[in-house]
Amino acid sequence: MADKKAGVRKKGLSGSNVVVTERMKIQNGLLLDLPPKERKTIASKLVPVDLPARTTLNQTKEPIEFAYFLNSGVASIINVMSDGKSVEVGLTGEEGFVGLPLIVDFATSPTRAVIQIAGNGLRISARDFKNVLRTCPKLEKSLQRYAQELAIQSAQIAACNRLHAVNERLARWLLMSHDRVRKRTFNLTQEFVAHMLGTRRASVTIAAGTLHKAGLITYKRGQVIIENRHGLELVACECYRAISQQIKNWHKDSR
Amino acid sequence: MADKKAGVRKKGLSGSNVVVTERMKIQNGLLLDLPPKERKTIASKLVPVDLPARTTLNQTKEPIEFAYFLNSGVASIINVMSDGKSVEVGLTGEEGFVGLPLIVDFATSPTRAVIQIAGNGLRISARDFKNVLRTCPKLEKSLQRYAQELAIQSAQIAACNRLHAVNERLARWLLMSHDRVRKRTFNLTQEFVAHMLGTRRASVTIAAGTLHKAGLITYKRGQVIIENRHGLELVACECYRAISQQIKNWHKDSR
DNA sequence: CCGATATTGTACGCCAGCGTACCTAACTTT
DNA sequence: AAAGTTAGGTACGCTGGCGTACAATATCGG
Repeated sequence: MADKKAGVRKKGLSGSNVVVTERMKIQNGLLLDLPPKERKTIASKLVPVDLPARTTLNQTKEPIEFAYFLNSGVASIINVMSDGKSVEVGLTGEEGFVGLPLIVDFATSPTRAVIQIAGNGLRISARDFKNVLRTCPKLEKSLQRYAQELAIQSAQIAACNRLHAVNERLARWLLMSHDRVRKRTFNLTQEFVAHMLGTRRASVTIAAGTLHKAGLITYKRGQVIIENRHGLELVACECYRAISQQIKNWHKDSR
Repeated sequence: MADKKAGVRKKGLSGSNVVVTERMKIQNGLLLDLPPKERKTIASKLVPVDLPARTTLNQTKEPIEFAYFLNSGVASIINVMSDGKSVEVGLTGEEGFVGLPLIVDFATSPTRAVIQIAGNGLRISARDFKNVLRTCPKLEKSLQRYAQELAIQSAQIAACNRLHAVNERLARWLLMSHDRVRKRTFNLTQEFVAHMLGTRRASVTIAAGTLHKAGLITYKRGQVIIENRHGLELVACECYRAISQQIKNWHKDSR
């Protein structure tokens, strides 16, 4: 499954704030699912990149330069208001893709994509991507399906943000992140979480304190540890289950 | 542009809570944009339906029976929680389409679509729709593009629901509806609006009162009149402009 | 090792919106 | 015309979360 060619370092092609690494396996679900022929086609254009926390994958309203397939880590799709407040509208990891507007030939994105939890992935220029897409029907189909999944996620988060309390939302968010990093321990600051949940940093501190007292998590300076996943699921609002279940159902739907 | 065949009444084919009408012009933007050949293909399967307020176009988590192209009126895509609370996550009218999961072969929808402001439209069975789609590449492309538009709308509404006050959101909602019905006067109750905004009916009464005092709208028993559209735009949060502008930009992007 | 910086804990006043309940007014049905 | 139903106005106590500010640690750079 490892892709050897993609590991070759291409000099001078590294981006502004990301580092091209040597040798990298493909772990991204969408890429792994491709028929070998399509995977070979796109692999020749993919460039492995390291994705430290806070890397911006694409900026609001600016032309999308690259599309990304994450191998690990978590990226958040966020909506930023003119006064600086922001809310997350989608979360993606090794199961997904960043750059959806490109699949319908839109040049810009109204949302910003940021790495929330460090990892790595494979990127492709917008131009190359469009060309590749033309010859990869299966890839196109997968991406369209993923776009629907993310839209649903976004719809559920929309409702959740309106109707549920901070600690329920925090629990949901931690679970969704945990599903994607698959490690008990991961790095993130309360400030960042606050931006995701569209709330004050102080509110996150309080909610995190509540979860901590219940023995569900440990928080220590830019690092959370999930202590009791099951307990978190009980605290989280129904939205967490709604999102994960819906996705499961759909995968069943489509064979 | 009118389609004559579609106007023929088909006995016994009317749905549970909708009425098949005679003669109907196509006003739906997506259908009008089709090349004649594709329009003819799909027209033979389209059935005109009358859509009174509160008609449910599809139910949460149940199989989608029909897809809809609205000619007039407004439909809301809403997310309903287990405790009965609900929030709108998308708004569509004669520019759009209801039944998006079908375009990627998903059988059910996690959201509910309801007619918010009465109108009429054209519907097609899920089965016919899938067949038609296979032979109509331009239709498929348009729908995929529309899916992206709606996803963006949903993302913006997600943020809006979290960050903005009730009267700002009410103003936004009225503007979005007004854009789609294109009449100064339209029918809807405060109770319904409350479900859309994910708030109490009493809060809507208060917000509506504020807008009324400012001379922007008139409210009277299930009917609103937009008195001063420009004023409403000033009261509405930035989300209204964000949504409409983004859509404009994209239409420019893609020629 | 020390100062600078980043991260978290906590406190305080404030208010928008919640949950709820009740009243009135306008339509509908009989 | 009376009774019933639906929609809108209003009131009241309550509280979660806001805005803000400041203190207490932990980490980093020199």
